[in-house]
Amino acid sequence: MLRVRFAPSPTGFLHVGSARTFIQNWLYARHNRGTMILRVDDTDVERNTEASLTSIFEGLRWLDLPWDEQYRQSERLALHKQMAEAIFAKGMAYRDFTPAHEGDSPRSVAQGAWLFNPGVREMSREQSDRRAAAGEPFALRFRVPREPERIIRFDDAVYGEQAKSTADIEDFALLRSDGMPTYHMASCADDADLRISHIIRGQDHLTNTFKHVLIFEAAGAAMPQFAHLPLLMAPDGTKLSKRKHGPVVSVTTYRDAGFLPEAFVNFLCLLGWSPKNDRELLTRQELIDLFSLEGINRANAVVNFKEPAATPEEMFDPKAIWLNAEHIRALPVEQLSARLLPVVREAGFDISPETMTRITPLVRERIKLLKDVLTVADFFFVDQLPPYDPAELVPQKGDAAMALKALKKAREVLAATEFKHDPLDAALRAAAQELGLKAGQMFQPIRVAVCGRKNAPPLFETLEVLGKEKALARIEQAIQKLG
RNA sequence: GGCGCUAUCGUCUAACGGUUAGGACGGAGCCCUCUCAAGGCUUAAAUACGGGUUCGAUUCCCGUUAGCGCUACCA
Repeated sequence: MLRVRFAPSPTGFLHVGSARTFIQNWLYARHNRGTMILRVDDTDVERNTEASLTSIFEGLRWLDLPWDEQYRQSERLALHKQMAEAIFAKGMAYRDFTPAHEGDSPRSVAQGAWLFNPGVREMSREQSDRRAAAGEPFALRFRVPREPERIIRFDDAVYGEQAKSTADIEDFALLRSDGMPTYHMASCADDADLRISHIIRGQDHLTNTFKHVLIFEAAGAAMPQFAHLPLLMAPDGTKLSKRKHGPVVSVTTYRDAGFLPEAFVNFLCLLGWSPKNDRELLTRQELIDLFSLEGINRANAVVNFKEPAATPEEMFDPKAIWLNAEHIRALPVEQLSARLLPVVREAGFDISPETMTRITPLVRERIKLLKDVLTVADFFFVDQLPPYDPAELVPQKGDAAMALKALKKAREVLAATEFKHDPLDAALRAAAQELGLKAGQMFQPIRVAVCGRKNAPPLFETLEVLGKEKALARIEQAIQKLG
């Protein structure tokens, strides 16, 4: 039985990189009819926050990719300690009574690789037991085999055969001096206990994997298959960080900006993975059907957002925007309408579902983000049009007099016409001809009068949805503006 | 510093050792058209560099350079 897990640590919001890892794990599980496990890796009590946990769940819920099992590491500490003790009992770990470094440690790193604190590895078991019994705090460290050195190997599904000498692996901690397991210990203990068959995670763990292989071996656990994913980078080549790159790195930003979760999933999935058949616009089911570890790329991928984050729409990767627009257009009218309605209502407009459904076909091909409905269809939502420049009413190659002539004719014609596409089309074209105007010269003043701006959905459909009463009132107002 | 990983258009990517190096987004242009979109067509744009191996390297090997990761009692 195939089992995969996504193991976020609740130390911040849900990052797009984490979301990508989650998505690819999920797709792999679904593709193989396996089990998707969510495990909260909260062994760092210093940095964990409930707020972070809440926001991570919020992000995951929005993605709408349900998982099958859920665990929290802090509730499984006994297991982690037990496994650490078992490794210690076999003599494959030792107590280190050296006080923990205060603050940052990289200064010592600048000189050369640190492998272990001198002397402590050799401490006799008797002395170690005595000091521990006396209540002296210690960290439990893995005794990495050194003489002779060994080459640790594993086969990564993405990066291939990996090998590293134990001469380059330091005696990493299993248990902290407060008794809490470290990430390596907790993660491996849980992976073993939960019978995780495939560990699919970020490439930042590729070199950590040698330590994990050592732990699995020492614990006598079955070795899972590893698959590391290339990292997601910012356009400046550095890794994505909230502090440096702002809200574009947070999943909820995409949600709030009006992305469809299926489009967002489609986009993230394509970062570092390809179905190799030139297809990019994919439904959730197609993603499940096509996803495979073989399609995962090895080079880091950059999320091509605008660095100084210009307008909200410009700050996202253009491909993400395009995919979103495509997914929006692929949605049946009723479904799109249902997604648009809450956006419109949250903006303070009291629109009925029926009205929204009539408006939807007019905006569907004109919005890239759900929120765009507010700027594209604003004139449907209000009774009174916001002020606009009367000069806008003047058509191409025309003047104010022509606009006035067109509008007066429109007022007369529209009053007598049924507000349906075909009759409106026929009546207004006939009117234009009668006045000796080009169709555009007739339509443009009406469009501006009715929509308050030059760029808008097609005129006849717009009039039909808006209704005779509102349309005539707005034309009347436009005539006043010109007169 | 040590160790590891990576390197194809601006970005995401494709290419049994043999292709005019393909697609997509974005850009430019044209068409369609009541405006805006959508759609259609066209176009510019890449194998980091240097050595090998080979009849032939984007592809295999080595080196250089660059980027990234790990090097915590963080995850």
